[in-house]
Amino acid sequence: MTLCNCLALRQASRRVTQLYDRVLAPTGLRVTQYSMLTEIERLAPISLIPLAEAMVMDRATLGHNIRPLQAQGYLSLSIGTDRRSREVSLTPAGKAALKQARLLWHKAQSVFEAEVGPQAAAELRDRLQDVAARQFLEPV
Amino acid sequence: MTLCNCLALRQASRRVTQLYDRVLAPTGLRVTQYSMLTEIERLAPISLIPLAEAMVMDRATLGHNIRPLQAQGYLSLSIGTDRRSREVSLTPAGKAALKQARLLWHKAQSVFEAEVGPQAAAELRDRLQDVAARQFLEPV
DNA sequence: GCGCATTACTGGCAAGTGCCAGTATTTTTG
DNA sequence: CAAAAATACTGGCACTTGCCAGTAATGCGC
Repeated sequence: MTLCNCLALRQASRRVTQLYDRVLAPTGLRVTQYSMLTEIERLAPISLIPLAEAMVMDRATLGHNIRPLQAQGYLSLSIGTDRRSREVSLTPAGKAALKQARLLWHKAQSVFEAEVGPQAAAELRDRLQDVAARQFLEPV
Repeated sequence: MTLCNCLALRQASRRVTQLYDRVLAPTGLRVTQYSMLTEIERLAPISLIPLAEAMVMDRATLGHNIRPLQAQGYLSLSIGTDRRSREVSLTPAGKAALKQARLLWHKAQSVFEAEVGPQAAAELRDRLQDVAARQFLEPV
């Protein structure tokens, strides 16, 4: 009996999320929030659907997840030219928080790569990105 | 700038969880619940702390996650010889549900491995299990 | 045996995740 | 142009995840 691909992924994800969240804790950001700020900085201004796709996240999930960041004053949301959509950008406070968090993120990366090995970590990231990019439409 | 190990893991995890949850949907079980039932069947009777360790899950998280399964009548909980602890086992209904779900789990495994390749999937599982087994205690 | 530290679990909180139903807006169609 | 379809987001629900604080029970030291 082979092992469950999904369970292996979820367990590794829990373990590594704990590491990154613990290292990022002094910033008040979790790793999901840090990642969202990073993507928003890179793509801003961007509306929710393409951002959700970039994050490999459900559209509704993204809508929920931006709430705490918006309440914190890290995001500015404005109505797009298509008035159904909203464009997200970082506020100056958001950029400052991200800049601070990046220092600790580097530390978490170092801890991970020291444990796993830089070569293995790079290969793993490549494989995982390949997996995340797929659709997995099962045959009907 | 290298990519975030944690983000790559979480994105792949979300993507693959969506696949497994979608395939398992007819059973009413999510992949986390399926995995818990599998581990409980393998280790029963077992109390919550060692089960949480086997699942690479926080003790409190496991406590929360068994609730829906217990409400469904899939788990029986009894007080252990150490009366602080609770021993979990599968009920006959839980075993039956797991047996049914296993058929669809095999299908999800097939979809994943057809897409990623059996060899790559096996290597990925090995790496992920190795990652999940580590503690990542960052230096003080 | 009593008191205290330790341990096993529970409850509350906040955030993460995704489904579905509903609303507002745009686009397509007749 | 009006009606219908498609699209972008929001709210509600359930579960997932993990922290912290509290409760109950055990075990240790005296």
